[in-house]
Amino acid sequence: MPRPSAIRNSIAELVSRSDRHGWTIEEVSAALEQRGVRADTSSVFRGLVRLADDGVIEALELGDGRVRYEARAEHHEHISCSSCGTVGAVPGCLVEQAIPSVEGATGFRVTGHRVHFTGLCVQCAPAAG
Amino acid sequence: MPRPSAIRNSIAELVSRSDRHGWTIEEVSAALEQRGVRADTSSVFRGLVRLADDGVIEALELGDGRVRYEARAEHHEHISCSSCGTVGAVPGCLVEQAIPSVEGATGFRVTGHRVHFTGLCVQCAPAAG
DNA sequence: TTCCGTGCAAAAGCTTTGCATATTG
DNA sequence: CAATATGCAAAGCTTTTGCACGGAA
Repeated sequence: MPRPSAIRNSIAELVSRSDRHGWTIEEVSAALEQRGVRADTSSVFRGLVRLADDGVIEALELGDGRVRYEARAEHHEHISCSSCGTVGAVPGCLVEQAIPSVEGATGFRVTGHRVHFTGLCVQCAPAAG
Repeated sequence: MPRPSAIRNSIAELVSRSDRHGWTIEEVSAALEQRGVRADTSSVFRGLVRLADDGVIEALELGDGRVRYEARAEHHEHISCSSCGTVGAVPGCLVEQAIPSVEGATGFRVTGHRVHFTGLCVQCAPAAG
């Protein structure tokens, strides 16, 4: 039996059991600390990479140059608030059926896709008008 | 009349008149050098930022942590080859009509979106099987 | 003893900025 | 002279990696 990893286990519980999407390494670190788990960034990083490799969580990129992680779940897209940064999930897939035409138009063989909406979340929309 | 900028002009001609998409700063620098224009990375960077501010070109992000630029044009999505990095354009918009339902499902007010396909380009697809 | 997890510190890869110089109007 | 462009070098940010230590099997 492999040696238990306190930090990695905490990360797994945190990220994988939360409905929050798109955790950054920093956010995970902060959340762990709030739970009384102090962990170095490198340990959090390694934990996340490992969990992603193991298929427990998955990595994503929302265009701000920071890697994000979230519970592995059914396919969905993402939407992030340009004001506060909150990341939400957009259920379902909006482009799946368009893949054949994309392949026809580009000549590429499509192996994956990512749809990312930006906007204002419920909290920020009123304030911004 | 503002002082002319040799480098910025070269960048504008290069990026804005090419049908190539998603130029990285490094790629722009290399292309300039091939044309006999030697320019420091910072100058290329500033030129690109300025041109983007002026609306001549636009910036985009394809999830690899590098900022990319391309001619400002009609709305289109992108597809990049996971083997050689080539970036192509996917004409039209695949999610525009889905925005109302996205807003309904998420509560966000949608202000923008980005669709990014990944796959294998014509050159790389055969080699990869 | 042999792994494996962790912290600390440092390297890396890009982007961005500061500063001094040069060039144009 | 005043304003802008440019090069060079260095700062910043986040992600990664190297090393050494310590605990578990």
